[in-house]
Formats: sequence, structure tokens, C-alpha cells
Amino acid sequence: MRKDSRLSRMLHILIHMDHMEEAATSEHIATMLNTNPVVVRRTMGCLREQGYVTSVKGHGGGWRLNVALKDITLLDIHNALGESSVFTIGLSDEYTECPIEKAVNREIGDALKASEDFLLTRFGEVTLDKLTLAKA
Amino acid sequence: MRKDSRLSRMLHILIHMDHMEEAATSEHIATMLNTNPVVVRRTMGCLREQGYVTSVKGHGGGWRLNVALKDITLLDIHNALGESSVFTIGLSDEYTECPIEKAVNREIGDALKASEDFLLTRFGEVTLDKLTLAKA
DNA sequence: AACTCACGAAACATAATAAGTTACATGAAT
DNA sequence: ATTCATGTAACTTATTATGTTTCGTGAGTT
Repeated sequence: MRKDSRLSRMLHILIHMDHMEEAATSEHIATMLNTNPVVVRRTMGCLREQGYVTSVKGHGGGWRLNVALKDITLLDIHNALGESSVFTIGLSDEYTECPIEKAVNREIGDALKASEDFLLTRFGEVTLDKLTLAKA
Repeated sequence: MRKDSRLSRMLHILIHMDHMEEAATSEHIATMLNTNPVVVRRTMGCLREQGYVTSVKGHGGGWRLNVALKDITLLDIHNALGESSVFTIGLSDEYTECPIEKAVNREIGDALKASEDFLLTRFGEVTLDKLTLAKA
């Protein structure tokens, strides 16, 4: 199942942008991510909608960070990207009345929910400025 | 991203099988899951490899539970199905030397790992007999 | 022995979706 | 006017869970 690598990619870029004097073009960012400018615009657009970055057209245009790294958490970016679900595990979608199936799906669903809460809480505790200090 | 519903489906079926006198045919199970006998054989085959069920060919053949429900956890079945990863979130797979990218991927990777451990621990605490008692 | 039932397995088709790509419109600076 | 860069629509590709077809094989039944 193909993974959604947008969170990883966007965090990477946001931190780089913090060091930049000039606006970063989609082309430039695409090169850094080994992808395509259109993919960059599409994904960065999600962050712009939430105000984390701004974009300017034309000469000298491109993308700029609009919020300090210390004020952005992994959770913020995760949410901005609007991921639907974090898990590859799903529930059977039979719309039956079978009480066993319901019990199974409730158990799995509750566990997934708890695990997701755990993950998102952790994401919420990490601000991007911490990652610039991290040792490689 | 399409979800993997095998865990949900298999738990559902295993619990039903506990009540059955006769062996359940793939055809019968497929009807319960609103799917196809071949899909059933394919998925149940994973459980057979770990000894949770047995299969018999020919007349009167089919699938039987081979281990008491109280001795099977959600984790056992999850493992038997051999899921690769539980998350839709992945890391950028650029094989760069960029320390920022590495720091980002380590942070996300650690969080995913912790969340997965949390989920699997919980799966390991639930035996299938508990689900038969659960109220709908 | 012939027949039927049911699993085993290979090969292929379908559906969903993240990502990649092409093409063109629009706006801003030179 | 020209060039640069984003905005967006439309299409293609890659991946993978699931679905489907088909044939082989073993086990009871008649």
C-alpha cells in the first residue's frame, strides 16, 4: 500500500525555508524533494490555506514561511494536509446486523482510535524548531 | 487509500466458527463476508500456516478452528496476516545526506513506532473469547 | 471406478489513490 | 512586451487490496 509521504516532505521543506533569505520556487523545492513542481504546489497549497506559508507569483516569487518554526507542531502540518485516516487497517464494511461483526469492529475501532490519539498527541508535542537542533 | 479489512473479517469468521458443528466451506464463509471463495482461501491460508485453523479437502471438507478462542489474541491474527505496515503515513524515501531530512524522518518514525507499539500491545491484550461476550 | 465436493494455486482483472506529468491560464517584476 | 512563477484542470502511472476465472488435486459418495 503506497505511503503518504507528504508530512515528511513538508516538514523537511519548512525547516529549510526557515534558513532562506529568498522565496523558494516550486521548482527549487521540487528538486530538493526529487519530485515535480506541480506536486509541490498542490501540497504546499494545503499549508498556505492554513497560513503557514505564503506564495507569490511572478519574478522573485515563490514560497515563504509565514509562521515561526517554534509555533508550528507536527500535528499542525498533519492536520493542514488533511489526511483522512492514519491506518492501513480498516473495518469490514458489511452493513450487517451481525452482533459478532459489530463487536469485532468496535474492538478494533476503539484500539485504532486510541492509537491514533496517542500518535496525534505526540505530534502535537513536537514543534519544528526542535528538529533543527536535533543531531543527525 | 484502500484499507486492509482482513483482520476484521478474519476475527468475525473465527468467532462464528467457534459455534459451528461442521466445517465451514470457503463458499459459506465468502457469503458471510460478502466476498469470494478464493479470497477466503487466500486469507484463511495465512491463519492455517500459524495453526489457528485447519482445512480439509473434499466432501464434508472446509475450515475448522484449531485453537480455543481464549488462546488467540487480536495480535496473533494480525501477525498471522503478515501486514507490513499499519500506517498510511510514510517517510520520504530520498536517500539523501540532508541532516534535516534525517531528523524529520527520525522524529516521525519514532512517533509511528511508539504508536504502533501501543496498538499492538492493545491487540495483544484482547483474546477472541472476550468478543463473544461483548454486548452489541 | 466415476462422480461430486471443496481446497490449492496461478494468472488476470478491478478499484482506489498517492504521486507524477502535461498543458495552459494568470499575475508580477523587469 | 517578455520572462518568471504560481494556479488549476486533466490525464497518466504505480501500487496494492480485493475480486474473478480457471484448472489441478485430494477426499468422500454412489
